[in-house]
Amino acid sequence: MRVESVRGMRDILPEEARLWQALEAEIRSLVELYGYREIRPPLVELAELFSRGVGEATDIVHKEMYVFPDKKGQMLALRPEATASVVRAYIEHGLYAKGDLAKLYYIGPMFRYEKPQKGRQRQFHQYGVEALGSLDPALDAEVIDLAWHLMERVGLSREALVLRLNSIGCREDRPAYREALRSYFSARKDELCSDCQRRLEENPLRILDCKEPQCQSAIAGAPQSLDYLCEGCRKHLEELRGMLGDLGLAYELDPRLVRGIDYYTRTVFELCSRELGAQDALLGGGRYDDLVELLGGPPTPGVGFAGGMERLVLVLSQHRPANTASPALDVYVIPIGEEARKRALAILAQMRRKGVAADLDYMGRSLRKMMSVAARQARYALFLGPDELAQDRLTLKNLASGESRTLPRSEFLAHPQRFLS
RNA sequence: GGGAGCGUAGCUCAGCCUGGCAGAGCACCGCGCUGUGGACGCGGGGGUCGCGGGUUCAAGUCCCGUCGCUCCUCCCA
Repeated sequence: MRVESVRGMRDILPEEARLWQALEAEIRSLVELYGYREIRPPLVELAELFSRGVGEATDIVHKEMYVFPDKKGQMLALRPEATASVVRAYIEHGLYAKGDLAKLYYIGPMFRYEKPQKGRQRQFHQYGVEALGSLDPALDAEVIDLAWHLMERVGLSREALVLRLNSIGCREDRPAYREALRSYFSARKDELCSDCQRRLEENPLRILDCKEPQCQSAIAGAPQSLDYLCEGCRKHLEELRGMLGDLGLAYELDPRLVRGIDYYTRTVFELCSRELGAQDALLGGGRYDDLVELLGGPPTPGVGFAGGMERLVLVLSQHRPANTASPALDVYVIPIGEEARKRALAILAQMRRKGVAADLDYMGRSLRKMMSVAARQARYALFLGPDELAQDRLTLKNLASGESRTLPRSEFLAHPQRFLS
C-alpha cells in the first residue's frame, strides 16, 4: 500500500520552493531594516500556553488546535500561531531585563486543524513581527508601515490592498463594551445564528465578525467599540490615525473588525487583498498590552502582526507569471568515451571547489541527449574526449553564442570563473 | 462542522450521458546523429482509470460507501 501525505499537509516542490526562498529572503531583509531580529521558538509548546494566551473560547484553541499527551501525560500542542510562543520566550529568557524595546520576527510552520482549501492548509506558514516594551502609538504606526512596505516590496500595488483598522479598547473599557454588546444582542437573540447564540455567552465581540446573512441586520445596529474607549485609548487611536496620515498610508476605519484572538487590546488591523476571494486577509495584527503579564511576565505592552505565506505565494503567482527559469548551472560536463567519463568526476569536483555550479550526466544518456540537457540547464558545456585527454586540454562551449574554444586543463581549472563571463 | 463539483500516464485533459481492446497533446527515453543543441522525422516506455464494495456475460463508464482535491460556508494568515 502506498503511503500518502496527511490531509492538509502538503509538499512544496523545488519549483515552488524557489519562490518561497525569494519571498523569505525579502521578508528577512526588510524586517531587519526596521531593526527586527529573528527568533525561532519551538513548534511544540504546552497546550496551556495557547489556551491562556490565545484564549480558551477562540475557535483557534477550542476547535482547531492539535493537542496531544506526551509519554508523561503532559498536554502538548503544535503551535497554532507564534505570538504566544514569542512572548513565552521573551519572559523565559528575561529579554525585558535589557530595558529596551525587543523587536523580534519569525518565519515558520503553524498548525490548525481546519478544512483544507486553496491558500489554507493544516500545516501553513506564517511570518510575523513582535515589538515588546512600548505603548507609543508611533510604534503601531511603524508596524503598520512595515506591513505596507512589505507588501509593496514583494510586488503588490497599493491599489490591490486595503488596510482595515479598529480599536477594541483596553481591559478597563472592555467589560462595559462587552456588557453593552451582550445586552444589545440578548434582546435580538432569536435573530442570531446558532454560533452567535453561543458567542453571546462566550465572547460577544466575536458576533461582530459573523458573516451569516441572518445576523447582519442585528450587527448593523450594534454598539461600536469606538464609543466605549477610555480617554487613553481614544487618544492612542487619534494619534495613530494622525501618524498614518503623515505616512501617507490609507486605511478604512472598520468598527466591526475584532479578530479571532483574545489577547488583542486597542489597535487591531488587517491588510487585505482585493484580488482574493473569501480568504482575503494577507496579514493581521494589533496591540496586546496585557499578554506578557497574563503569561507571567512583568506588565509589558506589545504590538505586532502575522502574515500567511501560502496566501502571499498565491497572490504573487497571479502577479508574476512563472518566470522561465534561467539556467541554474554554469557548466555541464560532457565526457566522450569511458576514459573521459572516469576523469570527468575529478574535474567536476575541482570546478565546484572554485565556486562553479556544475553537473554531469549520471543517466547514461547519449551525447546528443547530454547536449540537449546542457542547453536547458547550463550556460556552458565542457567537453572532455579522447582528443582533449591526449592534449591535456578541455573544450568549453558557450551555449548561448555557440562559440567554443579549447583550453589547457590546468589553466581552466585554476581560475574557471575567468572563462565563464 | 454544513453544502456543491471533480479524481483517467509525470503534467493538462478526452473517453462516462448511451457498459464492449485505456486514448491525445506535452514531458520522458531510443534511433536517424558518442565529437556538439532546444528543430525535424521515425520508434519506444510508461496506467492498481483515487480506494473498497455492488449490479452485469462484461464496469474507466451504472449504483453505494470511502479517501483526497477544488469552490461556497465557517475560520482566519
